[in-house]
Amino acid sequence: MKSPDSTRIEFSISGNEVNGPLELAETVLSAQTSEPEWCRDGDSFMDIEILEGMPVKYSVTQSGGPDQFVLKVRVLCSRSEIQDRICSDVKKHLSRVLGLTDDLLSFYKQFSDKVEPLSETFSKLRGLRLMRGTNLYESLICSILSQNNSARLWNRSAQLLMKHYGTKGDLPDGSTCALFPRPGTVAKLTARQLQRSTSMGYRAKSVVEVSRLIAAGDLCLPDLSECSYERAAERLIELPGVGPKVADCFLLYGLGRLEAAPVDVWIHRIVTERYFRGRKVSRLQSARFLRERFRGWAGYAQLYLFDYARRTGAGPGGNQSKRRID
DNA sequence: TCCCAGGGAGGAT
DNA sequence: ATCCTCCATGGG
Repeated sequence: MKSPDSTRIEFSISGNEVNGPLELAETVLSAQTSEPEWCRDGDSFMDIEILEGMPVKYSVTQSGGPDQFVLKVRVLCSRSEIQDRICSDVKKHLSRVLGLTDDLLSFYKQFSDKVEPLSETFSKLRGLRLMRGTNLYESLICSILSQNNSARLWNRSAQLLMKHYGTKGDLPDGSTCALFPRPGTVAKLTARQLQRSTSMGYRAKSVVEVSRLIAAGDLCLPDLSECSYERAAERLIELPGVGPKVADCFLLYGLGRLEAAPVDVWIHRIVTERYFRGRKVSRLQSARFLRERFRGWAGYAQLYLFDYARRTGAGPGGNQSKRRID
């Protein structure tokens, strides 16, 4: 049933409202674990977000290159009388989610030394930005789902989770959308139920347990943003299904702690090869090295090294052709 | 059939 | 501390 009051709004974000270059497609498609990947329709990307207490569907399209561009934003919302406020909300939301205020040029400049291995990623990945999730619970669950899993599969599990247990939202065009479930909903499931309905495998047990902790009030994710990096990581690692890598993912993509650098097999290989000349170091040492070397840009350094390695196929196993993504 | 996917937990050294 | 194996599931 189409609401008589529904409306489509369209506005633009010009390049000079963004702090440096932007490559939207590269950013959205780089498999960051802040939240499930946005829907793609040609060169535009779509997502749904709760704003002003209702689901708002929007799509973003970039025209132009990373340095001279315009973002066209289309919004579908159900209350035309507050469309100005909605536009403002969507703009603020995009700014945060896409990291549009991050000073990328400063990042490039700071590490463009020729002996810095990171510098060779800048030309290919110019405009790649670090996405932040908007829902901490969602970010944590997605990070847990990503462990020992492919981006494609954990995204599918997340979509199934939303489909089966997500809160439903009514869109103005008459359709309903499935948002990410609340912790309390997942807390009521058995691990087996969840496992079968979402094919998330053995991770279901962790997902249920973490959801129960949150639902019971024994875990408050927003509180972690008040802690130091070390303290927050320490507390996260106590959670089932959360180790150093998943904790860093949540710290980075969920809480926006830019000093966190999740170390997976790809990053670990790059760090040992490029920064330790092949010397054996542990993953924890890799992570600490990245934090100390790149400080507040460690998360970005990790993102660029990871994406570059995957694009060029220079990953684990060293097989150049098999795993390349395009 | 085997190996791997942006790892983690539990146990044995 | 470091090293092993297993953990579900789908794709190559």
